[in-house]
Amino acid sequence: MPELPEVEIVVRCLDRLIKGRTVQTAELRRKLLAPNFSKRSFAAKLKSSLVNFVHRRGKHILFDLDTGRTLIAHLRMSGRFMILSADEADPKFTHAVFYLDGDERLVFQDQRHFGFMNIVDTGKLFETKELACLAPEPFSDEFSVDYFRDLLRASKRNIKQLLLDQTKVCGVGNIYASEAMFIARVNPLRIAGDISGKKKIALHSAIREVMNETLLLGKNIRLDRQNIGGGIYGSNVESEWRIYGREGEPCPFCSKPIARIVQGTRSTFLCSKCQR
DNA sequence: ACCCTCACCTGCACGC
DNA sequence: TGCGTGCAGGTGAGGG
Repeated sequence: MPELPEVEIVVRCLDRLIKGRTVQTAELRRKLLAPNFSKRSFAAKLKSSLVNFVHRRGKHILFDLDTGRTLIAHLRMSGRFMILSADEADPKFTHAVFYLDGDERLVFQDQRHFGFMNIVDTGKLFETKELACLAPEPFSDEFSVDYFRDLLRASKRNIKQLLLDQTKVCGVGNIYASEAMFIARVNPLRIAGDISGKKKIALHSAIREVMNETLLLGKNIRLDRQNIGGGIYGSNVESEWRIYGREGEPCPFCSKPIARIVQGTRSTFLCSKCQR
């Protein structure tokens, strides 16, 4: 269920755990996980691949392989990676298995079956369908105040749905959208172009702020091979949200009960007094 | 170009 | 206990 910071933390853990290791064989257990491949071709493409490093673009996890290929993986809502040893059984909903050197294997598990994988030539990585249209990374120089201001100015969409559009702002998901708009005191229903200049700047900085909070937590994360990077979402962070999931609780600034609305089938949480 | 709704799946928490 | 409902941190497709 991760957004960009959680994916970033998963990626750092994966990199530490499998950089320099070899995928001897790979098994695609659920065909639809990698719709571009048959089970046979998936295995063939990944056989005997050394993992140079693991990185990411947006919420996509990228395994850079020494064969000139990159394995792209997206966790969507419920995907997880774990490393298991020979005496540990596959969990329910195991959709792909990568047998490493030694007796260990990297397992991709996904209860809701929304995740997906693809294998592409590394030279054309950023031209692939998954990555070609993504907006600049939120911590890059390219994602500048000017970029953000121009983006909002040109848009007639409501700001919440604009923030979730990965081709416009990359890495923000449903939680961070609510959190950032709350910090910047922006009403989620407001047309992006109508937001004041001051609030545009505040929102730009709030997006980085909320993501950075989680990234900092990730610095001290314990490596958990059974749930790679997973310690960061779930229990401990949940209590930290300012507004997300807190319908009916008092706003921390003005005590008005926090509201929940639905935008495009997804929940948004807000304080209608503080966010005008 | 945009908005809306549905779709993909399973599991969990809730109220009756 | 069981069953129905609504919800879940993502995204794509199809129709208007």
